[in-house]
Amino acid sequence: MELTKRQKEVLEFIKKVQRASAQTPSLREIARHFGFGSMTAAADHVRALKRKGVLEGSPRRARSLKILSPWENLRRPVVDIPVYGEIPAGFADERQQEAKGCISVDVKSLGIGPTARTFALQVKGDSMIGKHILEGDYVILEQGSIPRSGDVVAALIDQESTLKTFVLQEGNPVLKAENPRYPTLVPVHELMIQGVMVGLIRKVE
Amino acid sequence: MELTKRQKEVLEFIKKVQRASAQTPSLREIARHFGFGSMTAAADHVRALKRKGVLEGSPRRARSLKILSPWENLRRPVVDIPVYGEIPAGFADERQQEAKGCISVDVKSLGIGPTARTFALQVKGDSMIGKHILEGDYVILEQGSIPRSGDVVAALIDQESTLKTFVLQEGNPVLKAENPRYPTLVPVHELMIQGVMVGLIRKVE
DNA sequence: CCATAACCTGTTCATTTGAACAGTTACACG
DNA sequence: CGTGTAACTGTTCAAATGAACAGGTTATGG
Repeated sequence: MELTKRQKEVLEFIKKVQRASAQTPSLREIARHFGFGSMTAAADHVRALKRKGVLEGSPRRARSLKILSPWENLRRPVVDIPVYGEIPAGFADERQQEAKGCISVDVKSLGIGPTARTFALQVKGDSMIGKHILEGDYVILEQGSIPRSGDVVAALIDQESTLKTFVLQEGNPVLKAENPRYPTLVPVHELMIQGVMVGLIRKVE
Repeated sequence: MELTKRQKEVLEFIKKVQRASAQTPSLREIARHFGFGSMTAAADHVRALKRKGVLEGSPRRARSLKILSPWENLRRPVVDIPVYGEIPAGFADERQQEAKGCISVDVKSLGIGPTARTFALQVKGDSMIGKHILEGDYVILEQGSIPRSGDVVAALIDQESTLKTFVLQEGNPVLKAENPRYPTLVPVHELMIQGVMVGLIRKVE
């Protein structure tokens, strides 16, 4: 069944509040927002929206409305990934200070767990062009995973975080730059690897 | 200040419930989950978490707890971008049905406005390898912007959405595939262009 | 030894909140 | 003309809920 104009407005308001505060408005708050003299008006609309299958809520439970729109149920929880300029060795838990910014992406798109230690680096230079990683790209990395041969990793070289490809060469782990102009091969010390690439975000223009 | 073990457990429980039901548990629900005989125990922990700055909540408001991620102050509003398998011509406003999924990213990372008509396509094949776009990548596009020469666009060719590079060749707009194996040049009909690429999201592995 | 904090029990109280009841107005439809 | 439905007003009620009060135990550090 189609939603009426008013019902769409109410639904939009609920969505808006949920995004702004991560909380559903109460019936009285809905009524106040639309200037209703009575909260029954809001309750009527919510009941209609429930009947039409776009809202869901546990009975007698405060602020329990949940949007079931075909779009909304595709949503995944969003994680905040800190973007570092460079990563000093050690990588303590509390490093908010050094964060240059923050990227928010839904978990599913990158296939990362909310508990994982995930961070991002903005790529400088074109040393990873062979892996189709460009200057300015944000590379999402996970700390602690074990790199497989061919994985892109962030490594600490000369006090600076650099992206390299992790390769097993005749059984020995080495780091390789993905650019013919920098054919550097570096032997791996365990502690140098700060994270393994799990995703990438590129902004064009 | 550091969180105690118990406080971490309570925080984890709140996170878990929020992920599962998109709703904060009430104090009594927290108490019940941990087997507390009194809800004051839960209230104490919540108060401690608030004091330590990881939780926030409006007073006297039901289920209003909100987790403050350390990067909270860096967060930007998140937009939901529908992912289409293919885009039929016309591109009506209400196309949620066709959406295959949904990507949520913060506005800032991609530099897109919340009002813009943005959508995503998952790349099939390696026809855009020359622009460092790989198979499986999600390309974020904006409908309605005017492409400049060199921009990547989604075009409708043979009833299917395809990614091409938009090029002005001797003054005439043509679409070019970025792969030597497909050197196709197609003259541009205005209506064929469905969106201009503004970003890219790649999931590794 | 004493202060402090974490962690808990048990209870009461004022608000918040969803739900229900009793109506009203306007409008589309047969 | 009646009938139904959307969209309201105004009010009452009981359950849900956060907050506060009055303690009790244990550990930690000065």
